[in-house]
Amino acid sequence: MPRKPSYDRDALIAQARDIFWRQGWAGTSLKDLERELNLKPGSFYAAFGSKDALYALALERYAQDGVSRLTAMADEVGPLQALKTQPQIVISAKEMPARACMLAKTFAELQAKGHGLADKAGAHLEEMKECFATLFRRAQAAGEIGAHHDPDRLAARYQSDLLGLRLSAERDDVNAIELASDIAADLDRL
Amino acid sequence: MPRKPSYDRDALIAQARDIFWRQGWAGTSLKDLERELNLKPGSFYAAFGSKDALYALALERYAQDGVSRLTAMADEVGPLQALKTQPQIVISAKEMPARACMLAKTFAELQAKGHGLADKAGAHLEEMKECFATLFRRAQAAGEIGAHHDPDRLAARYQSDLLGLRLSAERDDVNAIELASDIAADLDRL
DNA sequence: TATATACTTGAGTGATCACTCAATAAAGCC
DNA sequence: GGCTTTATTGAGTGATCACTCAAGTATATA
Repeated sequence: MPRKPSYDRDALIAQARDIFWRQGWAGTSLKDLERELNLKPGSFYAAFGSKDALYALALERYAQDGVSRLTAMADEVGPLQALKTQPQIVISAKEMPARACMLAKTFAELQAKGHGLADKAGAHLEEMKECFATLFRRAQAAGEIGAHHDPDRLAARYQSDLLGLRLSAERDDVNAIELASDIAADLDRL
Repeated sequence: MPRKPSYDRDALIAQARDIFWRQGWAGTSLKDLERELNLKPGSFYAAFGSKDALYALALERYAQDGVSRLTAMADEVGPLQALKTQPQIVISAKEMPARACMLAKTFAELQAKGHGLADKAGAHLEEMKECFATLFRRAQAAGEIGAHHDPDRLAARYQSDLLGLRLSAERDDVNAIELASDIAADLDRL
């Protein structure tokens, strides 16, 4: 009896993620979303409930994709090589809506106001950090990295470096490729 | 014949800087500013012209203070020691409105929209980077750092590390003190 | 084909946005 | 004290914000 929606919900979430990623939370109006997603207000609210709810879905999608891409690469080339390759990957993709991390941008924009989305972004950042820590642990188990290092501390530093790199890569006056290779080179000294 | 304003313009700019720094551009409304600065709309616009004009003044003040504090410290303890101390300074100040860099936050928030304030923030970031480069050059001249390093490249990496650190320091799950000392420790290996 | 059940549409909601301006108050100079 | 000049005030501007909802439309089942 029912009628099927004419849109692909998953595709809309991915599209919304790209818009939010580029423009931020306050920088994206409902008008923007309605225009880009080709959705009238009624359909939008029927599908997602609110701007914040869609933003939360976009954040989740972003974080899931990030973790799964990294772990897939680690399974292919090994944990250390994956960590060394990641910096150049995150800055090179020309098709990406922004170089800076969406989780970091969301956290920075909304944390001061106590917005719930900042907490969600922070939790996803923590997941990512744990993902890095797991790779460092696997690299240690494989003998690629000295066992005397604290993998959680390495992960925190590595994530911080990546966040700095990705923000710097948005600038015209920074050579992001040099920066990425310097970060990767540090991993060889562990 | 004229009447003097009842407020201290410089103090108002500093106060506005703190609010913008914490809440961002879109996150700060005229109502917020009027309430915190204790200024009615008419006085506000007579004094500053627009929200963006005040934001630009706040950015300038922020950047000037940053450069002068760092160079003052370098004159006191030497360039390398200043660079090594800076990380713990930027995360430790409890009286600061935010740990993350205001220039970075502004740039990240407004760059995608092509807002002029993003360009200003980017220019100030470049000034800061040049300030770091000068200190690295002075450290090399003093024999504190190997002469084979490119000071501009060191500065770019150092600034990126600081931006990552300061963003990470806003999070509850990151040990910013460890992070800061790890960044400082890297400078000893140059 | 008839009907039930959703999806689609777009004008419209009150709230808030950055900002304006005419009226009023206060200070310096005569 | 009177006059000039500027600061202060706060109600009000149109625009945009996120969001609503009743009416219309399309589709899967019976």
